Parts: sequence; structure tokens; C-alpha cells
Amino acid sequence: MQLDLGDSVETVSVLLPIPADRPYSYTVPQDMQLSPGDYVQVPLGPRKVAAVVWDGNPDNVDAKKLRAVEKKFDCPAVPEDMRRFIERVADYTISQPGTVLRGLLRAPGALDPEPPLDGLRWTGDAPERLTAARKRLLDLLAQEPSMAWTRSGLAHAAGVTASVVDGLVKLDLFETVQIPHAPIVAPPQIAERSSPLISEQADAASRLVATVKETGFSTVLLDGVTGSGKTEVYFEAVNAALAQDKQVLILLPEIALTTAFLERFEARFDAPPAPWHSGMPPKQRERVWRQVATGQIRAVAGARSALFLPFQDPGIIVVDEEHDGAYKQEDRLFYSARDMAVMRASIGQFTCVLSSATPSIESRVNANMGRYKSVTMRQRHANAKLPNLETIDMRKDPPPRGQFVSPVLKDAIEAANTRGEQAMLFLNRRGYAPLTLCRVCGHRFECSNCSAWLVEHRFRQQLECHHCGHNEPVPEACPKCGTLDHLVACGPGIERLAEEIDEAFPEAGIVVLSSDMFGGVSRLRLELEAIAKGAADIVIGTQIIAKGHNFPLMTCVGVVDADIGLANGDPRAAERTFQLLSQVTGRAGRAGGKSVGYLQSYAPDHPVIDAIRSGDREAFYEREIALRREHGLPPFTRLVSLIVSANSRNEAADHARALRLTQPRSNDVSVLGPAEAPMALIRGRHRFRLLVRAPRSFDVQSYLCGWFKDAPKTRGSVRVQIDVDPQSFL
DNA sequence: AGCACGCCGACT
DNA sequence: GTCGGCGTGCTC
Repeated sequence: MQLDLGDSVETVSVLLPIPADRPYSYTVPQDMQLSPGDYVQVPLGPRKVAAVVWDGNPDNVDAKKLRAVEKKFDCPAVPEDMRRFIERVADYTISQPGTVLRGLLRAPGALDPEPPLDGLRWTGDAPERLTAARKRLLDLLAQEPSMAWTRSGLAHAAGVTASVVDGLVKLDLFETVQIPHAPIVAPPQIAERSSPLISEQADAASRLVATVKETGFSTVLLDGVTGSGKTEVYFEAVNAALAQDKQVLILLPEIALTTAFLERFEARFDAPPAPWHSGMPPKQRERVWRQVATGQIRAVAGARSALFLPFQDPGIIVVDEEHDGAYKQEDRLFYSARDMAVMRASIGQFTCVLSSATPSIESRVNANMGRYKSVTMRQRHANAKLPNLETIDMRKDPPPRGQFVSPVLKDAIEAANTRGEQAMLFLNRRGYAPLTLCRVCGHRFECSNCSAWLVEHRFRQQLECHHCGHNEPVPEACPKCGTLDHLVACGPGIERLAEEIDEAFPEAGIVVLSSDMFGGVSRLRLELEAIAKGAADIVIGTQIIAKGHNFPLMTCVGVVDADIGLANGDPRAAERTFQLLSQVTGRAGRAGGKSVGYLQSYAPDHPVIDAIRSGDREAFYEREIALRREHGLPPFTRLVSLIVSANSRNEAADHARALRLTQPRSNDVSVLGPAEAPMALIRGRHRFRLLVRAPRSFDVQSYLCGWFKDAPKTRGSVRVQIDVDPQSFL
């Protein structure tokens, strides 16, 4: 804030949620006191936007342009460390601070305090005419005569309709009062654990707790095999942070944010954490945001966007399943929530716990190098054995033509069902078949907007593009040669698998689960809970069944195509396959009984398949880390991907080449490309990619900023996106 | 990000 | 004749 001595008009620097490269200046009305971090409403062109008073001197802009701050919101200010975090995320991702600020301002309604509810309090009088409904209502009121009720709450509690309440309101039986909103969740209770941890857990927990108590920044990789009880362990660290009167954030991949998790937290702390994810209804969203800002909410369990909630005083961030690809955001802003969580903890000087049964190579290397503390757990719970894993060599035991499940696996499913246990088949492909073609002319159904096959969904009788959502009805005749009824489905999707399994096990209860299922996420969660209680004999599903759910009766897990992804040459594919398959097979065997995971593979000797089957995870990590070092890949180097997209292929290619030509000379940096991006066409946009590689210690951000100052301006439909630390190495 | 301005194709 | 497509530029 600065006093402009010329005409004694005070101006402030205000960061707006727009992609401008710096804060704007506004004048401050006489009667307004503003400090950095205050939420304000300012005019911007024809609109009014919520924004945040920023640090530093307002820039000198033409005084005629200056407009006044309209309003200061009655809301706790953005703390200093959060403001620094926003700037650091912008710097790291090479984006504008305003773009990052949008993440914080995602619940605009929450900036004003929620008006108290209109409540009703009984005067104690009775109506002249007493009906049955009125009697029920009065009986309830008499139990707690001084209690304030909402109209609908009272009606609901008494089992009458709201009109009964209205009738009594008309008769002046109530006085109106204001009811403050109840906190969305009760505060978690800080307490010692009721049941002791097993020795390995206790050691791990005490190390985490010690780290939290040290206060100051520290990152811990909690690396524990499936079933070793990582959650219970980091709950102890959470407890320690709560005991310091700090707020707590647990990040989860969106799909793992289940009621099962919330209940587990509640079992430990007597109250659930506040949830935060993209599917929340706006009102609930606003309440959570507001109560995090006021400090009423002490613990949040949220998806990656929860990183930008307005915590006043965080004491720990836990990133559960830290290896999960869902932590990488790849639209508008490109960032890894896992890495930004570490950055957040570093700025706020507190502890970040990264938890996983299959840590990312990056985190393992950071732990090996001593940048992260390492806490490992290798024992499963006494009653939870790792499933035995067997590979099924599909060359030796192939299924009949046109089918995808080996007789060996079918026998295992049958045996499990006969014992009254459940079986699960995992295939990461939605729909009926990934490719449809014409048997006569070989025409393949391809999306017109994307470089992708159209996937047949037989149930909906549609061909769908899984990248842009384009869909069309399945035609009777081939659009190229006109031949009728000669379309043929190639390869398996879960619908096709369900057909095969239904034929083989006509008596079994079969459930098919995927993200595009009717009823959406809420229905899916219900189904998963029902399955956990035994409500299905055979479950067939995509990735969605791999996460966060325990199925105590599941003793047979089959991975239909363990080879998916291993062939395409992306060095990250092996790691992803390892993580996914470990997770899927880990679904089995949590109840204590003997369970088996089957991996159907055409290359059972592949090192990744072998590492999973043999359970020799250390060998797998050693090999992968060595490969990364040998090939100069992250985390031993730094990568930045520049994605040039345009409506026409030529425009994109031309700009990408022009960009390449202006690359500043450097002995440290090498640039690959431009080459067509792995998905060359998405939603009608043609994409080319440049891959920038530099040593780990190199300041790629400064280098790229310098480059882009001299780079050709984008023309027409051309866009350039910068992805620092891209997921794909290709 | 919005939103207005402005310049070229098919229509009440 | 103008309705409206999106490419361009600006917002303190």
C-alpha cells in the first residue's frame, strides 16, 4: 500500500483472477482500511470481480485508468504464506499468478458470511384446534421447549409436512429467532489411539509424530506395502498436528475420496474430515471454504484442488497414494498437486507426508538422496496376507477364439464362487470393444475430432470417442463400402468381458463398474459399498475398482490384460503398470483368507510382470531408477513440454518450428522436436510438441521466460501450453 | 477469463 | 441489406 502524495489518493495493488502477468492498481475509498491478503470486490471492465489485495507497491498506471475498490469482504485475509505459495506456483509452472489465484477463489459465494437461518422458537402456547399432526408437533416441542428450529427441520423431525408448521406460525405460536449455522463437521478429537499399533506401525508412527513435533519443513515418504496400515500411521501424525492446534489437509485422488475413508477418519477422531472435491454441491462447497478460512474446520480430506483452500494455519499435508496420476492437473494450469503440496509445506514450514504402497520413481529417488525422510513398512497386518500372484501365460492357456478370459482364470473364478467368495476382473477399457472395423473393406471407425478410435458401447448402441465425447449411432452398413452387417468388434472392453462371463457363469451375480456408469459417482460409491458387503459374485471393472476400497470377500482377482501399456515405449509405462497392477491385486486378501491374483499376459517374462508376480518390488525400483539415470530422464534431469496446438495441422507445425528456431543457445539445454504430440488431434485441435531437457539444477523457468520474450507471437488459432514436469516422457 | 469490437459469409 | 461467426485486444 502506498500513499500517492500528489493528490493524496491512496492506491493498492490487487491481484485479479485473470491471466494478467501482474496485479492491477485500484484506489482505496476514504473510509476503507486495506491490508495485503484482504478479499475485495473491484470493477474490471463491465464486471465486478472478487480479488485479493496484494503485496508490493501498486504499479504506476495512468491515473485516469484507476477505479476504486468497491467493497472489502468480511472474510479472514489470505495469510502471507498462502500469497507466497500462489506466486511460487505461478513461477514454477510458468503461468500468471492470477491464473493460480483462481484456484483460491473457487467459491465466490463464501466471501460474504453466511446469513443466519430464520428459526422458530415455540412460545409455549397451544392452538385451539388440535389435530393429530399438530399433536405430534407439540409433543416434540414440549421435549425441548426452548430449542430453535428451522421450518423444514421441525416438520421433518416431527414427521409432519411443513404446512402444519406454517399453520401454527400463522397462529403466532412461534417467535422468530436467528440460528447460526452449525459447523459442517464437528472438530476432530485429539486423543491417544484406543488400540495399540503393531510394532512396525508404532515405529513408523513415532517417526512421523516426531517430525510433526519438530515444527519446520520436512517431507516424509511413507512407503508401506498394501495392508501395512499406512493410513493408521499417518493418522497419528495428523493427531500430532491437531494437538498443536494446526489445521490438517489429507489429499486423495478424487476417486479414493469415499465414505469408507471418511468413516475411517471418524473412527479415529470421532468426527469426519470436511470433504472437498469437484462434484460437491455449490452450497456445501461454500460452507467448507468459509469454515476452512475461519478456522472452524480443522481437517479436510480433498482432491488436488483442496491445496488452494484458504487454510489459516496448516500443520500437515498428507498426500495419500502419492504416485497417482490424478494428482497431475493438465488443463489451463499444469501442476502436480503432490509436488505443490511439498512446496506448500516448505513455505509454511510444516510437514508433508507422501504415502504410497508403490511410490513414484521421483519420490523414491528423493528419499534415496535424503531430500525426503523415508519411513518404510514391509509387514502386512497379521490377518492380511498378500495375495499369491500367478501369471497365466496366454500363449499356453489361450481362451477360445473371440474370448478373452483364459480357462485357467475361469476355473479360479468358479472355485471362488463355489466357496461363497467373490471374484474380480480388471480391464482398463470402457465400452464393448476398443476398435470397430468393416470386415469387407477394412474401414476403421475413427473420431473426426481426435486421433482416436471410436469405442463401441453396445448397451447405449453408440460409437463414442473417449477423448472429446463425440458419439454417433452404430450404423448398419459400412459408411465406406456400404456392406450391411459386416462390422466386427476388435479386442475386449468391459462390456464384452461381461458378455463372456455372463455366458460362462449364467447363475452368478455380475456387476460391471466403470466411470461412465449410469447414476454417476454417487451410484458408483453405493455399488462399491454393496460389493464390499458381498452383493455380487463377480465384479468386472476398469481402473475405478482399483482404488481405496476393501473387499473382504474378494479372494480371486484377475487382470485380463496385464500387458496394456508395456508396449508403447513410454519409460513411465512400466512404473504405471506396476502401480496399477499392485493396486488391483492388493484388493484381494484383506480378510485373512488365502487369495490369489492372476495376471493374464502374453509376455510373462517381462521384468515388470515378473516384479509384480514375484513381489520383488526393490528389484523393480532399482531397475527403473537405473534406467532413468542411464537415459537422462527425470528425476535426474528436468523436462518441460511445450504443446503447440492450432485448428489446422500446418499452423501448429509452422509455429512449433518457428518456436524451435528462436531457442536461446545453451550448453545445458537440449530440445527435442517439434514432433506430433502423442495424441496428435484432440477436440479438433492439432498438436505438436517440443520437449525441453535440462540438468536438474538448471533454472528452466528463467530460461523459458527468456525464450518466450523473443519467441514469435502466436497468430490465429495457435496456442502454446507449457507443461513443466510432464507426465509423459515421449 | 470474460467481454466488446471488428471484419467477412448466409439468411429472416 | 443485417445476423453472427470467431479472431484480436483490453481490463487498473
